[in-house]
Amino acid sequence: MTVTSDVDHSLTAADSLARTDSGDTAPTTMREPQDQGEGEATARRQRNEQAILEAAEEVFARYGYRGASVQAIAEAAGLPKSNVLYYVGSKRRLYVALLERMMARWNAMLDDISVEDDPAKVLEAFIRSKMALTRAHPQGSRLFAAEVLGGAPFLQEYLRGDLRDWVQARARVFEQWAERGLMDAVDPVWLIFLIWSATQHYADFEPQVLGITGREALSDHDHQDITDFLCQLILKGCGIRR
Amino acid sequence: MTVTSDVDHSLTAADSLARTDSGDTAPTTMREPQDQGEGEATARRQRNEQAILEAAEEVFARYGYRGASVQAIAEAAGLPKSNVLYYVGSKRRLYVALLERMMARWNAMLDDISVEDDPAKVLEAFIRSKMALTRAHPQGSRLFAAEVLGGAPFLQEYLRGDLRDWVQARARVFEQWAERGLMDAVDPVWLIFLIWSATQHYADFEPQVLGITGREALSDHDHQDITDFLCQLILKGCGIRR
DNA sequence: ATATGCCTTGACCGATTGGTCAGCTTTGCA
DNA sequence: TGCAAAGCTGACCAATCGGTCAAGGCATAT
Repeated sequence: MTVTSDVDHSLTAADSLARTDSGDTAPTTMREPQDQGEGEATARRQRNEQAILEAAEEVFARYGYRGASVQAIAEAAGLPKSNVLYYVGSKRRLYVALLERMMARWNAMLDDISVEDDPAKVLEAFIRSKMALTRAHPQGSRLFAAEVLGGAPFLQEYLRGDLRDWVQARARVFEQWAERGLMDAVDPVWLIFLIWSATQHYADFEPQVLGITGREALSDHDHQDITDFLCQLILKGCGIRR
Repeated sequence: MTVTSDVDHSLTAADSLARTDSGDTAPTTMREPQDQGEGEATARRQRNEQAILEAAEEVFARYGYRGASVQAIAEAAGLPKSNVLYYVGSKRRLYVALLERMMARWNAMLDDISVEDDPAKVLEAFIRSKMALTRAHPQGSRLFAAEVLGGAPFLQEYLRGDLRDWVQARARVFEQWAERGLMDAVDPVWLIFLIWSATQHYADFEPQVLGITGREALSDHDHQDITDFLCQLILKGCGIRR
């Protein structure tokens, strides 16, 4: 790419999530895999980047932003601390990149609906896709939980913006369904929160779930079982026939 | 120093929660308010202790155990760091005391049930008491969430012990209710997790809830509203007539 | 008043924090 | 083969971490 106007950086975009800080000089740029020059170096770069992201997601999720140390991330990634910082620029930047990746996954799940759709199908698809997301990215789910638990300093804008709009739009459809007698007249926002919390639970509170059920891990069958349970109970609970 | 046996400390019991560590010498115990000598000093002691516990619960909940600093707790409590450590002995001890306080609150909520009880009443009481706990102690709820999110290093024993037994006992009753046709044959453990997650959500994810609903805080009316919603949906969802 | 202990706190400790940098090795293109 | 650029990392920095300690402040019982 020819002379990008702005020094690109970080694994994806710059910290667009964070409010603009006076500081944050770091001009280091990390270009794309260099056209098609499939060098040995670029391969290792990709390997290292992925190792860092994976390690960082785990450490940030477990200890929170403040509690996580670059040293711990570096050790988990099997790299020297200096090398990690060479790749990611700063701890803050790495954290924001991870949040953005997780919100992108989340957004990919948020398709629109209309009043004409079948409530049973829509709600069931909603529950199943949310469960699948939690299953596929438990560390990301925990990272999100830790961020919100800490007051959502980086995500507040997103919560009050895009996500809020999406929820309100869905809520209106739910209300119209209720008017048409397709479901009970429950508060649609509380319903959405119920689904989010129930699905999120199996990632965020995994130690509790495992401790109480006496399992070492949740199998695919367990997950399928839980998903079916949630679909059944919630649909029936808000009076949706299927 | 006059060789006092050992300077007592700690707010309540010692770290009984934590696995016995080779280290952790401090055997201190802080005696009760000293007979009835209601001195001015003991009053301030109580004031300080409460300020510390309150501040610590907030800071630990927000930043997690590692992310929280004694300095931050001290500032929130309006005391010098040295004074905080004089009262609590160590960061670890303070954290454990808070966890124990929260688990005691939790246990106070866990009454036993029998097959003869009315499923509707029991389940509704369960949901309402859990919501009330979350409402009364949101910081404690978040502290618990942060602990579990971090792998529950201090609570694992409790989760695999007392709490597990309690859940299993309830689960058996639920199954018997199902056999008698008093409710659907849903998996009782998943049902308990659903209730826990749905109620916990309004403390742990408060910033998300507020951001999306556009509120500054949840009013008592909101809480009543949510509680009623959960009771209605969950009872109906698992086929309990009321 | 004098003595007795708890209470309070600034100074200080070694360890760890996020981050920088100089200097080295490796890579890819000519 | 040569060479510029990129990758890599040990040494180092100021700041902060949890915790200790000694010196003094203070209330109380004699």
